[in-house]
Amino acid sequence: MDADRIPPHPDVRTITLQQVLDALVDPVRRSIVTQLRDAPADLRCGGFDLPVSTSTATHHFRVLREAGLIRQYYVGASRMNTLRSDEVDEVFPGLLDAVVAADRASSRGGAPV
Amino acid sequence: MDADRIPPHPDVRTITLQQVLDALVDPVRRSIVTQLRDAPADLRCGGFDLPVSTSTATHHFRVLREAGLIRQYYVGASRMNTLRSDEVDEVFPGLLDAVVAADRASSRGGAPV
DNA sequence: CCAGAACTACGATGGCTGTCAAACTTTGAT
DNA sequence: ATCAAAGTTTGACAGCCATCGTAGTTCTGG
Repeated sequence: MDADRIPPHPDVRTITLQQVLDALVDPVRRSIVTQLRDAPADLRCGGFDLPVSTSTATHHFRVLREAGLIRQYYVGASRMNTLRSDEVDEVFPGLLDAVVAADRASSRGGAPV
Repeated sequence: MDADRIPPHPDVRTITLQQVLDALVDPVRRSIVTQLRDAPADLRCGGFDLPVSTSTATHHFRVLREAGLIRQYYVGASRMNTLRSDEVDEVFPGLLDAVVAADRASSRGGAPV
């Protein structure tokens, strides 16, 4: 079954701030989160625009999953990704929103000379 | 003069999200921020309860200052610290609040079994 | 003027982690 | 059956950073 290939996801109650921040401090992972937030639907791993090799990308997806920020599931040979926005927001209200908004602010005109 | 001993502070416009997150990802530095938030007045460096040596603490204060999160000034031989909450909130609205609140939630009962 | 307090500056070190290439597994299409 | 596509896993490596001890600087109090 596909389920056997699905890696374990932490329960929302076991998510720690340290893990979440460790996950969000990396710009590549933050880019994954914002792309996921902007996307109209779930994205497969290969559907992201990332400046690293696929093996490195796999590593980043794992960190995000183990931090409880994304949920992954298989569709055929593709691994799909969803943001666990609501669950994260239950535990750390406003955190994800603030970081994503800040990331957009930094990406857009905000960046200094 | 005292002013000569005051290290440089970044303008609020040059603060980057990467620096802020790099600063907040360390638990010691996050503890400094929350202690500062809870304190009724500015605190001198030695007034914090930190699990590291003074030289390491100095390092953490410098990271926080260079990230634009705190402002430092001398009073006699003591270096005082203030949170630049309002300024940071202008650039990254809600971010500092969310992190501090999340930190408190993690510190209190939030910790899993 | 001197001793102590309060920090800072400077190496040095150890561990963590982001990165990649290569090999492997599973799925889907021909 | 075969082959390509999609990701993972493993192992190796380089760079960063939190930490400390020691030495140095500036202020305060006798």
